Amino acid sequence: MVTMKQIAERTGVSVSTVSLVLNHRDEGRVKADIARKVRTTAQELGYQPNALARSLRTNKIPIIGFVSEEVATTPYAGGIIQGAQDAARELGYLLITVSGDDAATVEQEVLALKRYGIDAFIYSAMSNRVVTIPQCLADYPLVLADATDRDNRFPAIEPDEFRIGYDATTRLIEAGCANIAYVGCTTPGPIIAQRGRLEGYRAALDDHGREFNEALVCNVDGNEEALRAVEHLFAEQHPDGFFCFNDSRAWYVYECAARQGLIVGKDISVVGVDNHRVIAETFAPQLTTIALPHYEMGYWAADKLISIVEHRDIAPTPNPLMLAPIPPLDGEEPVKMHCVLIEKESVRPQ
Amino acid sequence: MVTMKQIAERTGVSVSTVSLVLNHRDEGRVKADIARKVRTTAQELGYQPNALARSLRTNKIPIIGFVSEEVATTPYAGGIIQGAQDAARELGYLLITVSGDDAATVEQEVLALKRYGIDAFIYSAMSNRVVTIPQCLADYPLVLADATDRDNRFPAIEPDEFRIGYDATTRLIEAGCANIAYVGCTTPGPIIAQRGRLEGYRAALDDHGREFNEALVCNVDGNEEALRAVEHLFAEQHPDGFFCFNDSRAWYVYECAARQGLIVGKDISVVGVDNHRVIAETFAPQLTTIALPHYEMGYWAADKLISIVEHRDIAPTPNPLMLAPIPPLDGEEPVKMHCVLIEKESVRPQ
DNA sequence: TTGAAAGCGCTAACAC
DNA sequence: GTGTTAGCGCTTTCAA
Repeated sequence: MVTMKQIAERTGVSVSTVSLVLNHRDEGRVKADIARKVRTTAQELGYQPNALARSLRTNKIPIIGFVSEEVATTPYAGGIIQGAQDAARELGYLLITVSGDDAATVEQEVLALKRYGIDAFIYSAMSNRVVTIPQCLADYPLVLADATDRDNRFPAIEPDEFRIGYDATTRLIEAGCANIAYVGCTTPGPIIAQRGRLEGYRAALDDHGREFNEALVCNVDGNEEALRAVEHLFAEQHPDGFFCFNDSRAWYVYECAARQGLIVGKDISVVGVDNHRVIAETFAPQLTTIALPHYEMGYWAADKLISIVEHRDIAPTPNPLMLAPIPPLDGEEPVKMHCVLIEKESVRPQ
Repeated sequence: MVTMKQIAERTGVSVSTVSLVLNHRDEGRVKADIARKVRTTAQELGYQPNALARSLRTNKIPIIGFVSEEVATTPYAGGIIQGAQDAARELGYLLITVSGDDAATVEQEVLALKRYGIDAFIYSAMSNRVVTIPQCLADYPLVLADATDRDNRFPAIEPDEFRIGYDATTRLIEAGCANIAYVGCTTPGPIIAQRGRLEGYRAALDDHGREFNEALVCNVDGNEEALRAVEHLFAEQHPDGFFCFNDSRAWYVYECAARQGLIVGKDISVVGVDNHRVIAETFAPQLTTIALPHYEMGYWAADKLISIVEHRDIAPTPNPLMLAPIPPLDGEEPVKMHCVLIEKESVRPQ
């Protein structure tokens, strides 16, 4: 390993000079040609700074922790993490991801991070849910991504569930559907998503002078029972438009449609939220999909967090997705949905 | 922050004693009651070792790097990462994941890791492919997970593609299917998986005295065209059993079956590889799925890597999955498939 | 404009 | 058994 000492010896200067130069603090403090000489020998020797030594000395480490309780079980985690990692890299940080099945494991991992001096975290639930922030994170700079704090104390980047429901439904109305069903979910996990999207659905109907019909809301869980429920929906209500909570629910609609000889995109219209990516791979372009802005949530969460730890004042988190129009029903591109930043008082470490 | 120095002062001993005790190197070197006193004051003060200082001094850091070029786009990455992280934690390591869209970004991230003294890596492709190991990793301890090295130099943990094909097909034969189709893929990416599974399919047919019929192999890519190809397969060959490369392909079979009024699990049998987890959520228990052992691949890759860096001789990677029986066609549990360890000469850093 | 020196928190060789 | 001491590679006064 090449050290500053070696560079100093080879150049015939002291380590402090080398440190100054290589940290770009030489302006008006080191003669220009000495600085140049230092830089070239550093280059020649292939010097790489020892980040451990620097962090030990400065007592700060440019790494942020990404904490989640369920990376393993969710297929859409990658986008959030990638976004956070990209933002981190652009700002000179590394991202280290930890997760565990239970709170205890998570805490153990967080503790390990803290031992390295990592003291800023992103907490993510991997599907917009109300979460309880682990105690071990509560006293540090923290930003939530795709999660809602039960106690409402931290900045959070979440999908705009209401607009998802509103825009999906509006799209179906514009496609000429007369009888629009919502195939939602019953499980308590995604309650925020479920409630917000359903509200959006109702609001869109309302704004277009349509009457809300309870019988067109079909909340299902999975498997046989779900399939039967959707079959029942087809039989009783004959919907010609479907807003589906996610891929699985879209599948039930497809299955029932196929059994009845109905063609999606012709006889009926379907708009679905694409969690698993299998929709885009398989159904498109028959299906208008709403891709959740996972990447963007991760990106802006990391950006926000780093702005906090650096005491940098930034403009409010941009929402570039706000501008993306919903493409026509036969478009091939998934729709990127709006993502909303909820600003809370940010918490500082003691 | 509580330091050893503070503990030493409070206990009335020297830092070296404290270090000895807290690192469990006090056996026969420090009097038992002194050791106890040190431990209790450490407890009282809530001492947490400074990992940076330790790593700087010892010149080793218990963190392994997990490198991949495409975390963002794959829904099944989580399992591999979670497995690797669990193994790492159990062995006292942290896992840090980096990825990027292109080789340059990956290299930049790897360089950042190296600056922290991280010098052991897992490289993963997130779907068993032939990969070229980035130059920046080639001289370090390295284990591949769900990837095959083009130059065959590193230990690798991969799914046993042949057995996937063989067992899936055998299961369909045992289910009484007379005419078994393979719905595979055309894209060059998963070429290893495609080839291995197809070979397994052929071998199983062969071993059961069935004749291989080219017309029953339907390699498709996606969307309309794929759907038409599968429809054609139904019309021309009337298969009663289907082995599907992945979720998307299984969906085409379901769609066509539904259009023809055929019930899966009654009129036809389907075995599919579950990449996206949406199958298990949605289709089960109608569909026998083969869950790729992502978690296990990650787990054993990390175990292997750590055994290399610690010069620990371990027994050959266990293959607990080998024992899992394929459940009956109506079983609800996905089948965990065998995962194979390919032993190569492991590479050591200079 | 440069260098000497202290020290971040820890480990480990060596005295006593 | 226990303490003293010398660093790991870097940043940062402070003196020259």
